[in-house]
Amino acid sequence: MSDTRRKLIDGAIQTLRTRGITGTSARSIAAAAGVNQALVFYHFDSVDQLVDAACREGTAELVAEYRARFLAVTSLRELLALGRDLSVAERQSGNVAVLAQVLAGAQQDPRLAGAARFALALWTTEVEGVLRRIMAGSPVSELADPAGFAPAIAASFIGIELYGGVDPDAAASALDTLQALSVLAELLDDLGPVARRALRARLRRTGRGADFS
Amino acid sequence: MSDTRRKLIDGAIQTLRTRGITGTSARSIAAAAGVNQALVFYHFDSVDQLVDAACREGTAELVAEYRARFLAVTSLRELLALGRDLSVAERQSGNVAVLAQVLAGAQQDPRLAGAARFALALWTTEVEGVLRRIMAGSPVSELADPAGFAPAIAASFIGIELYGGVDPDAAASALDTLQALSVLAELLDDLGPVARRALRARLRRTGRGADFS
DNA sequence: GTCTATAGAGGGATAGAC
DNA sequence: GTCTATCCCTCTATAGAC
Repeated sequence: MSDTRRKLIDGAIQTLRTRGITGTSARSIAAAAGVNQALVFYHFDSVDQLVDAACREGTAELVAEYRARFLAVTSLRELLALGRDLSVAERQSGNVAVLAQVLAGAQQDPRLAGAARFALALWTTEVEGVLRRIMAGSPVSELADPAGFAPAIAASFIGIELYGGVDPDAAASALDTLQALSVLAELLDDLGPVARRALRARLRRTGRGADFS
Repeated sequence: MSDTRRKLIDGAIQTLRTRGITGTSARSIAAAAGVNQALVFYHFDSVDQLVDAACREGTAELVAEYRARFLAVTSLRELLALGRDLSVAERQSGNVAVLAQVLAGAQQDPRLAGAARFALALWTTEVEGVLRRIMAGSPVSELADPAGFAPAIAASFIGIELYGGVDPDAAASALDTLQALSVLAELLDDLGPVARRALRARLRRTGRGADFS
């Protein structure tokens, strides 16, 4: 893969981070990459396609970096702690912010939507794998399945990331709260069969899944 | 308040919804509002300030519309059900999407950051009031306080809203999952003193609040 | 592959007539 | 308060020299 192509991808990531989706243009990316503006079109045909590639490749690399840590997780609390570490560490490098910006742009742009869907799927798959492992045999699985739980966690972290851009204190306490609540899962495991029975009784009374209103 | 001013606010909201923060300009807003482009600057001085006003006023009106329903909530599950209703209803009118767009733009723009902070505070205050009411006396308050819980809920819903723009199915099951998990709070209330004792024992073992790693 | 130069569209903002 | 006309900027994208 050519050196210039790499520079442009990195330039796009940096520009999305520092100037947002509204400030991301062929000119601003090229300036950040230290290359000529016309090369954006030579290598990627359009700005959209460069942003698309940057989002996909940037996320793929980041997820790969964290894979070992995901594999080491053995509880919901550890998973959320990893999420918080990731959120703090990536506030510096800004890779999570990039996904948030692309996701915002994706609401009206089909090409960016594809990139955002791809990036979200990478994170969600990783989280889902962890959940599948740590929820096995836990009473928590009476309530939620990993396939629905994983996007909920991914979405929450992205929302908190955006929140952090305008109110860091509130975002920090939101992160703390999520982690504190994960103690509920451990409590359920502590209580074991007692909890499971109580849970089943309550679910019978309210009706599972469909109608919660 | 002048008729044109109102049209411009509505036009800005509609433009943010249908074209996103990247497609929102004085020209596009004026077209949506059916007024002359120069009037944006006569009434609001700049596009930024119009978007700022649209975000603040639009959110204030929406929160006011839902206030009665917030007041009627008596459990965490009902609160999340209201959130889901709101999320579904506003996907049509698009008012939540507007906040998401402004929030994305706010990451790099101090003026928009003020508007986003204001809008988020409106929602969070409402949610916090409900939590303060329904968490009173519940064992859940051993784990989380309303001031940290409220932004976590607000952020999660915004994240899910954005997720829904690229993957509606995943977003729907994320909403379902959050609601299913709220049954844990009810279980805790069912178990009463037993749960509270078990919770305290576990918190003593792990250490409260600070270090969850 | 990389550069300069530029066409052509759209954007923010203002001046000045009405 | 509202309109037209316009300035000047930035943007995407391409043509063509090197």
